[in-house]
Amino acid sequence: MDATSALLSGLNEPQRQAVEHAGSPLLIVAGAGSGKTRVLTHRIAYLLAERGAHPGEILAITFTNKAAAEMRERVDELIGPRSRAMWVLTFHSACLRILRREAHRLGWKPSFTIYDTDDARRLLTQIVKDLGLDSKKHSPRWLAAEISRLKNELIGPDQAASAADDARTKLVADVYSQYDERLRLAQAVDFDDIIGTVVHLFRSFPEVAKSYRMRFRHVMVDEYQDTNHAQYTLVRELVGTGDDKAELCVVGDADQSIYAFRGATIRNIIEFERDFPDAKTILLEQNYRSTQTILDAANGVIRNNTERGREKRLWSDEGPGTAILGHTGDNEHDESAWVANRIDELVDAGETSFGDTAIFYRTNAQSRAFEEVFVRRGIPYKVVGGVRFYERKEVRDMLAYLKLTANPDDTVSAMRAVNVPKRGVGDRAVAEVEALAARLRISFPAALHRVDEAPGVSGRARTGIKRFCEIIDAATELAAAAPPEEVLDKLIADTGYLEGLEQSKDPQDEGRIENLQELVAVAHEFTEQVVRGTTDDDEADLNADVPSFLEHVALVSDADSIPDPESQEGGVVTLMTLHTAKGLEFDTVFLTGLDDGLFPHERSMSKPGDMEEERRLAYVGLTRARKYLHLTRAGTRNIFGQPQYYAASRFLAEIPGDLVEWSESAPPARVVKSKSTASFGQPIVMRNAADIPVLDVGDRVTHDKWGLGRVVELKGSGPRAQARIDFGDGEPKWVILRLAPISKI
DNA sequence: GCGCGACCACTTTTT
DNA sequence: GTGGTCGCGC
Repeated sequence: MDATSALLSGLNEPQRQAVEHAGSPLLIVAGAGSGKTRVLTHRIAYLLAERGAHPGEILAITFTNKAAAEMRERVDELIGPRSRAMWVLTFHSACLRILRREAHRLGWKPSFTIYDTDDARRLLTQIVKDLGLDSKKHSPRWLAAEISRLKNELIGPDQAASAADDARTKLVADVYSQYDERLRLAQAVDFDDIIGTVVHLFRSFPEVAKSYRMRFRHVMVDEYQDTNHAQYTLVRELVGTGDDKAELCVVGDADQSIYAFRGATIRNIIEFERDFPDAKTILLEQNYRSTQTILDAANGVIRNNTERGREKRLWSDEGPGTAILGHTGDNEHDESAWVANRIDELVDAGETSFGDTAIFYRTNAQSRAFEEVFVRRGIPYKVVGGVRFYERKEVRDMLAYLKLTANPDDTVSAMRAVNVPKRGVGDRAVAEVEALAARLRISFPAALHRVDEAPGVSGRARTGIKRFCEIIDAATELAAAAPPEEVLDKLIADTGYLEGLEQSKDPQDEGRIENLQELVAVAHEFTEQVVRGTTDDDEADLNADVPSFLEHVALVSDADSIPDPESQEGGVVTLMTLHTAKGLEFDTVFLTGLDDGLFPHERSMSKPGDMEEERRLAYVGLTRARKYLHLTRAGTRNIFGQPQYYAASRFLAEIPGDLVEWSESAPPARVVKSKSTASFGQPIVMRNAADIPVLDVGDRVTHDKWGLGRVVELKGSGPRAQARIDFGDGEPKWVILRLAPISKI
């Protein structure tokens, strides 16, 4: 067999077409488990082998580092070390690479700092304070979301200001403009800027755009349904429209679009053929992952969505497999105990291993009950996400110091670090230095170095600030020649941070010491990797220094730390949110917390579009399973210490009832078959007059089938009493209180 | 300027 | 149940 037929063999017909297609933009609509990574990697190999492309001409964009690494590895298997010349990167890392190289054109230093969500919020907190705004009414969190939305739409502060037509939007525009100004003064960018600035760069310097366009003759974008407007525009700029345009290939699935809340727009994939008129669309509908039973369940749910783009129907020839198992616990502890039992059962029977098992939930807080029972039972597990390592206070404190050695103008980090650990620098002293900074038109940390020119700073504070500057200066000097772990080591010692923790009586501080040690270890590992040159990327521009390490830290995501199923013997059970689960697959899956109000989440019930996104999330969860799928819920959960009652998730009623076997211990109520798909509901029982719930307009109620709702209107009385209830899915419904399986919350 | 207790919001999802 | 913020007294 020659090389070409080897590349095409083992592909089904549409997959083969997708690999071979040439000459016009290509949209690959890839249903869950339809082998899209295989198609993408084979397409790249085919471009090189058959179409004379050079690896350096290929740009492949993914959403997570893990996906990028996996793609590069798989291309490497096909074509060998030539793959090192390709760019296989996330949107953010690709843009950052471009930005560092071209920073001088914008008058930036290449050592600019990346502000993450927390840094951005701190900056906004300062602005809110300085503008004298009410932080209750305009929370930094809300402002950050609004500004992020504007940036994702490529709307600048000036444009936002001129478009503002009421007090609210005007205020956002004011804060936005302040925010951007302070970012620039601090030589910092936020996450959204990383993309937006590259678009801006390409538009302001067409010759720069052209140079990248000439270089990247093939642009591939994975998870295209999750691109936002800025990313879409970036892709257009990179590909171009003229005779010299590059070849574009995007892969995605409208049914798996789950990031609208951070600006992704399903529109990009649905309108692809309109955006790129001569585009070719290829549908991958054969699923190689799951049993037909699992696919039927997933199809049953997703077909209730209206906004779905190109019609497709997944099928599998794996056969029906085993039935889906369901369980309703009395509370979250019952739910997790049942899950633990079932895992033990499957593992003991040799049907699955811990490493092939995953537990999904809607919100991170739900991991707790599972962790408790797994610890008790000795089931090995790993929680992905949650309170992230890099979000811990002690880690962020030391990173703030580290950032200051790379960027002497980093205001947010300086404000964070200047009095940590305590060295007598209070609000008063900080305000005086801020005033000095404003007067001299320099950054806050630069003003700290000139504290002697600031009046009104007490002797104690002055000494503290000078000590702080000494620490930073000494570490900066070391950073010029030493790897990041050495700089961190010095900072941890010089600041007295470690000493403080060691002397503390707080038992939690032991864990903090471990975290700091872990941070040093991570830095060391990073250095090792760079030195060994194992990044598989010829143009990584990485050095074993502080700026490179900080960039690495800024861009890691939860998904990057998902355990490898083959890494340890038997592996570990993986716990993660449904969002993190996208793109993964496991033999055994537990989709948990299927309670109306939790999943779908209460906050998504007011808008139909949000509900459809929740449904796509359910679809993503269901389609992760290869063989054994489980659905669990708990009628009662402790939320903030208080018990909350939940009806069954409405998504359960969308799964054909004959696919799921509900367990005996707490069976769901017998079904009244009104629709063929109904698998849920209470028996219809006439209530005694005394049991008819007494409701007022505005009361929150829960309905066994429709879930949470709010009473909007009442009529009738006694046995004829009716209520009109808004369940958040379109028109409010009239129910007869005597009959409806409803209860007041 | 610091430490302590009261109070509160927090839980949607994240590059 | 928890972690962060605020206001008070020292």
